Amino acid sequence: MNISTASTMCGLPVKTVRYYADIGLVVPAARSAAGYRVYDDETVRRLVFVRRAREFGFSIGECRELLDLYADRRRSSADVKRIAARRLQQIASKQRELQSLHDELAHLVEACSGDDRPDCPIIDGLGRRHSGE
Amino acid sequence: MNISTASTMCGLPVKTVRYYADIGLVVPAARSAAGYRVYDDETVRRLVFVRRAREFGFSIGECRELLDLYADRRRSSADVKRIAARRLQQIASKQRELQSLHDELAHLVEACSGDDRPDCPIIDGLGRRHSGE
DNA sequence: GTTGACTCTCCTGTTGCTGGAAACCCTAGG
DNA sequence: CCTAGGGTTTCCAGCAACAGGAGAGTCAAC
Repeated sequence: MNISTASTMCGLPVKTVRYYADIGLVVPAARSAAGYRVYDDETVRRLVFVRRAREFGFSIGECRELLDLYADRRRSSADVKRIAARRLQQIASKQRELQSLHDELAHLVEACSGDDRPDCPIIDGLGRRHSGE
Repeated sequence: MNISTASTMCGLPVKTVRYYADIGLVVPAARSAAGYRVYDDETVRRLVFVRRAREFGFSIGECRELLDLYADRRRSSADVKRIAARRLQQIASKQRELQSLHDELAHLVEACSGDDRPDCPIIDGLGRRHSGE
């Protein structure tokens, strides 16, 4: 199948599929006589796999690792788990960061009257060197 | 004062201060005869303001807006509040996204035995077209 | 045979910087 | 006065992970 069919099947934009081929992440099964990228069910499966991994926030590099493990019949699930656990840590860390950000900003927003006067705790809060206080 | 002093005072790398000058976000108060960027207390305050706003995740464009309001004596706090509230929405939305991501990935990681056998719910979960089920 | 859709490669732009190269400037020491 | 060292300038490349568009080739249908 051609790239647009593969694109539809895997749920990724054509541009992205082409990009993944360029960087050697998911290489098409073949090239037609005219140079068209040709995909088969297996390569489409790999594209879906990458799409899902990307949705989870895995980097392209991690996708490469996971893809290797995906294809490796002799893999140990521990290797996969390690990568996933690492990502889980990143997510948790980002969550904590967002939480304190949210709290602090919400605090400022609540303190702001939001009328036509210039006095504004948000502006003041941003102007201050340190965060809350 | 020269750029490195301003950099130290505002807590931003020299490169970043220079970048902000280039894009016209925080322009130095003057240039010396030799072409050196010259900063004063006011421009340093603006740099601090931007640093704080960036820490809150405001984009450069939003920083520009906020900086205008910061300098505008006739601003209405409602304008500031609107921008901050929008950003707060984005944060909350990102939090929800991360939460479901975290839950789903944690679910997979928990289900994975993490030993030397190849069977792996994580790999299986990534290979499946849709998320949970 | 000609239209129209599809595909190719290559280049640029995105966001917010960061690093490096080559050249200038400035000050302190000898 | 000269030199060595820092600091400063500009410009150019690159990061992640693509997206948009130009210009040219290809393919199937009518």
